[in-house]
Amino acid sequence: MSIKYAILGLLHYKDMHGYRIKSHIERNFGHMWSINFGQIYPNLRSLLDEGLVTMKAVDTPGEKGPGRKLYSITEEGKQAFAQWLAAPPEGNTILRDPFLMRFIFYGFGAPADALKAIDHQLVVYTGQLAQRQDNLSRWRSHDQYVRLMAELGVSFNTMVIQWLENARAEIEAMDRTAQSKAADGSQT
Amino acid sequence: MSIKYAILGLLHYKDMHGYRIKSHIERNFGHMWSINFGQIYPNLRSLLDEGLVTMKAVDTPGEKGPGRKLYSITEEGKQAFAQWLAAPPEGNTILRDPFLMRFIFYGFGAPADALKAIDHQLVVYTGQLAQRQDNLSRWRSHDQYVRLMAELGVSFNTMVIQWLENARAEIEAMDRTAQSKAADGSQT
DNA sequence: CCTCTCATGTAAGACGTTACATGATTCA
DNA sequence: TGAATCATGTAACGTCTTACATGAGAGG
Repeated sequence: MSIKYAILGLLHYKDMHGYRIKSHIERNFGHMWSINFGQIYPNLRSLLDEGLVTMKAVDTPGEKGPGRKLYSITEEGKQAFAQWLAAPPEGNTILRDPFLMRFIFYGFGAPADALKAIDHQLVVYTGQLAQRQDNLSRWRSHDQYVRLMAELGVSFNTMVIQWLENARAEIEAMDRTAQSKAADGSQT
Repeated sequence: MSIKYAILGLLHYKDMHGYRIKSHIERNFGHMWSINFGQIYPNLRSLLDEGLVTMKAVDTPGEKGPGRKLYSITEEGKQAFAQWLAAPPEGNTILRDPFLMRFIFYGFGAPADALKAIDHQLVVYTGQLAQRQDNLSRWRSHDQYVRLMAELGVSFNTMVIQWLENARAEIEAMDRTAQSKAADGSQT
């Protein structure tokens, strides 16, 4: 449901068409949320039906593909958005992630598999961190809230990387201890 | 889909019935994932159909409610679980959170509303941090991976609280500057 | 010529949440 | 007596993802 309001929020900046909304979200917040056409077009449709946006077909013959449909926010849309914004956000953050889901159970597998998965996550998060830091510098002088949000992204990645490195070291140490104990046992 | 494997993972520790699985997940990982009966019972059913678990009805007359159904993991279940565990986890973490979704757009509302929301989040995260620290101390000597996961929970909350406090201070400062500028303007 | 990007949209299915229905026991 | 906890399950609904269908222009 909040995707509707996210669209209304973006339309405060300027009029946009569906495709632009998606690439805008991906470019700016894509590291935090994902969105797809299956959500955007039906939502735009229902926003239109509810009178929260208006649409104007723009047929520029020189352009590629089908004619764009420019959406603008209406007064009612702004009101509905303001109401949503002032309302207390319900529900809290949950870190739902396929890696973390597996992580809990790595004790049932070989430590080597766990280390491999951790290394892979390190590559992913390191790359993402670079991208987020880049984004942050682009937004230096922009909207305060958008910048703060970008800072959260950087903090999050930094924190996770630290945690992964520490976990890696701990698991390796534990593995070595287990191996030397096994060697001890076979010696006596 | 991963809930199935989470159930198989838990059944490695001991045989459990549906209700216990839910309370176990809530107690131990509930701050990270939520689960409900609408997911557990159908998943147990399909695990049973696939032969990954077996079920034994336990009718203890002295107990309350309907007879429990104890589920055990089978050899095939263990194999399927091991395969899942060794497979590379696809998809990456996304922080999807109603508060953060609103946060980006707080620039369109009154700073006072933003501060109120931040204060509320601070209360929530502070309470959660205490709970997570408590959990962590309970798991001190337990499974290494479960403990590391708990440490991630604590790190996450600590990081978010720091970020919220910083954001709060920045927004207040910006608000004061804007107000004094407005006062300046009315003076001249 | 073939692939990529731009641009719109639909349909099917996987996944998740909420609410409901049932029923016994324990505790205030 | 009434609420809470234990215990099972289903149905309806909502959301999210994936895949498909269409089509034009740009660039290698």
